[in-house]
Amino acid sequence: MIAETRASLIAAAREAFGSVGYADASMDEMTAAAGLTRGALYHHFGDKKGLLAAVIDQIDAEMTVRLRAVSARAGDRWTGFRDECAAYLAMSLEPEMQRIMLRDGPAVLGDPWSWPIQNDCIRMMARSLDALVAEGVLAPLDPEAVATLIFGATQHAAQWIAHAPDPEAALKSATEAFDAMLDGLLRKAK
Amino acid sequence: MIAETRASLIAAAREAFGSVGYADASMDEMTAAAGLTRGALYHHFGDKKGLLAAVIDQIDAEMTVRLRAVSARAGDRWTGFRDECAAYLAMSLEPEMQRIMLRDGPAVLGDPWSWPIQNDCIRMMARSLDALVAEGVLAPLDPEAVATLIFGATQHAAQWIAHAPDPEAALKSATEAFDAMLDGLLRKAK
DNA sequence: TCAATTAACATACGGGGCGTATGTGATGGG
DNA sequence: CCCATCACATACGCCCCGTATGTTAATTGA
Repeated sequence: MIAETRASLIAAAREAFGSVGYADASMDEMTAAAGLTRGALYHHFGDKKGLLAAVIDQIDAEMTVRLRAVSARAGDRWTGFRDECAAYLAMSLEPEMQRIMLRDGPAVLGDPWSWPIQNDCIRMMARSLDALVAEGVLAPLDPEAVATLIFGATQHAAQWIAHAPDPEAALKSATEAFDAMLDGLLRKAK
Repeated sequence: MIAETRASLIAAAREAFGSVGYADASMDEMTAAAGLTRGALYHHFGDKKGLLAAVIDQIDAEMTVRLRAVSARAGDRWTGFRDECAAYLAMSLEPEMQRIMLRDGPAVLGDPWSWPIQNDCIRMMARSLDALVAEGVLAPLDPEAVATLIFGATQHAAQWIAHAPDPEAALKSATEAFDAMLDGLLRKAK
């Protein structure tokens, strides 16, 4: 079962990268923890970066599923979009997400826009924004630009919240400010 | 002149980190380019991370000076703040800034909030926001939270713009969307 | 059915880089 | 005049990555 070994390698790597970080994760120890050797790693993923890419792929796929479920639960599209943002912020608070997706991923693999992945997430939100602009709910802005701003603000805020002395209060104030900024995107009633 | 050697090491490291990135920058080559050996590096900065921290410190100081000049040139405080944001975005477009400050820095040194540095920049903008809230120009929000959101959106947008097929157009649409989001922060006239 | 090729790993090897321990010359103080 | 400290250079060991090579099992083809 080759899918089995791939999955166990990804799982072990995800644990290692998420805890000690990419640079300090030894591939010898990691493969040993998976009951394998480095030979399996280089056979399946090419190199250490390839393994990180596979881990990121898996995490992104999981996030997309979760976000899709959130938006599907909402009544109208606008509240669905805001729920997605809130869910994305909540996911960004997890240490594994911060370490792998927000810090090590861009540093090792380059900007997320050069990845084939992560577009799953951002493109999904861009499509929602596209529809919102078409419906006249949002002001006529470039949906991709808006999605980029929102993602950046959310990711940055998540790291700030996670390291704040009072994360609860920080989450509250960040959410308030975030809602205010989103309001600026709405089409203004003349 | 020990300050001289420190400065030359920082300059060489800044060049190396900015071009090939932190992980691929060899300290042997880098110190040789500065006409020194690794002995000088470990004597002055402790380790490779310490050198990166010194480089970041220098860049942050330069940015703070530039931002201060921009805000001082403006008439009122609100336009001064928006000019600061625009200037910060422009600086974030530089490859050195993206590589060192936005990608490698957080990955190697951890979240910028755990640094003693970079607070120079964010705290300056947070103080401006604080005054704007006090004057009633902005809605009553947590200035630090707002500053975090703005920084994140700006940094993320800068990386998107830099890698966009048409950077000019991307900068334009990002600026429009950014202005709309900032408008949401203004106190609403009842 | 049997040989040959390929896949899926394990093992062995070499190179490079980081951190540290040690050495050296210059400088300053008693 | 001697010694201690600073500012580096040199030397050493360790770890880690990537690759080349070996081994076993499965699959193909005649």
